[in-house]
Amino acid sequence: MNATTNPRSRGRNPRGQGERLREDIVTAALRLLDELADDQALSMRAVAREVGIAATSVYIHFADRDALVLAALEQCHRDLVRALDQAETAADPVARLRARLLYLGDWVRRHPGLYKVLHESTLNQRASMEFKQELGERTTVAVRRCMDAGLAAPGDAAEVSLDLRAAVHGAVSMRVNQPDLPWPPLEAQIDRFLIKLAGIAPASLGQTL
Amino acid sequence: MNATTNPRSRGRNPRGQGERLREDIVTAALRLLDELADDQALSMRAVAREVGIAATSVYIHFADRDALVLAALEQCHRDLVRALDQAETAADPVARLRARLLYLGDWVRRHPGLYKVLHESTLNQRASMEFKQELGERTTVAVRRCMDAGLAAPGDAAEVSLDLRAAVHGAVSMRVNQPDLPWPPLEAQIDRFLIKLAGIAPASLGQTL
DNA sequence: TGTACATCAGTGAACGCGCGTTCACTGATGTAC
DNA sequence: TGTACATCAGTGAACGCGCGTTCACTGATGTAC
Repeated sequence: MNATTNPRSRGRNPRGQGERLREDIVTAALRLLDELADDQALSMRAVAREVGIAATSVYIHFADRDALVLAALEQCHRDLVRALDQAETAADPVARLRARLLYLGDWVRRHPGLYKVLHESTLNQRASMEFKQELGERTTVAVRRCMDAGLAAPGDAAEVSLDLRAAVHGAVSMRVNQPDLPWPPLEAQIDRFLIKLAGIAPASLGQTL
Repeated sequence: MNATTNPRSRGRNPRGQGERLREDIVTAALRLLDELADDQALSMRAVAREVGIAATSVYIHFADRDALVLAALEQCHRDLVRALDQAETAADPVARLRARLLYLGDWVRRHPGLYKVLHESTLNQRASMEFKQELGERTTVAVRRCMDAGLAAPGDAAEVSLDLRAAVHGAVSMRVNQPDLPWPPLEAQIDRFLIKLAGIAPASLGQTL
């Protein structure tokens, strides 16, 4: 029941460890945001309750609600980018690009609320989230690798990447926003996008299955 | 200054015309929703202020906030479907399909808030919005017409329609949610989708330009 | 070794606000007789 | 023609709530001398 056996019962952090609370707050905010699927619905008081601290303590680390949400989304994005990089286990460029897109689809299935907050929340209009550009850039790199290896139709990698991202974004967004509709498998749809939009030979996708 | 010369100064409706208030409320709700881009941010009191009535009067026509938003979105959708049908002025099936998609893109540019509420708001999770299926079905019809005329690659019209909608949805969604980024022209992107996803000959698009 | 002081990691009470919703009501207009 | 009554189209006051945020504070721990 003490802080040693149960890390959930928050006691005061030892001197010099005040930043631990910051991490706990971000973690709690992400948990709630995934549930709420809406940045405006997140309240400072709810975050404090989730962490087990006084509402005022959140202000020690974050100036206001938008600052907290922004920090949480930046970490969420960073974690997602790292996971996507780690999903590229294969050597084959096509397999790597495909793994990225499939992992993203799977992540959205697991965290629909976070996906919505990260990409569709009105905070996007209120604050700049430049860190998000990294996600797109990595996809462009993956597309370019396919082109360079002669496995995708030659062309403008940035343009193909944009089209591919738009298509996948739309495909997952429709599923997230209308979860009760009978959607066909996302994997097959992503493969069609790879074939049609990136000009990847169906055979080279088959190898990676 | 009286009700005759200035229809904005709401007086009581004459007997038997109580439904007029309902229309005014829906219109005001749509105006606010387009501004707010978030169904949860719409308050009954703000709608009442916008119409110029007591907050309680909204309850004469709508049981609660969700009922009002749902009714507003249903009308918004109905108007959009009608406008899309009217945009199909040409006889050529490809021109008609393309006109639908371009009109949709233009509508989203003009009403980013309504687009977000209609397709991305959390009300989608709380309430069923079956009426929205009509939008997709009409696109499928337009795709099938192109296939039947031999102007699109033969195939499963429903599947091609789904891919096309996902791609366009993603393309407009990215632009709406990150309006400050330097996006390339939507029209060219939609044309690429028509060519690559629906297998329409570039030449038959050129005719419609 | 003792002790005054600074610092750190938080807390509790309180502020004013806008909100959804309920309730009893008002006042004009039509209608039965 | 008069009049009692029903109906319609709303209104005003009030309820309790959770929220963002501010403010003065507390109590443990380290540090200078």
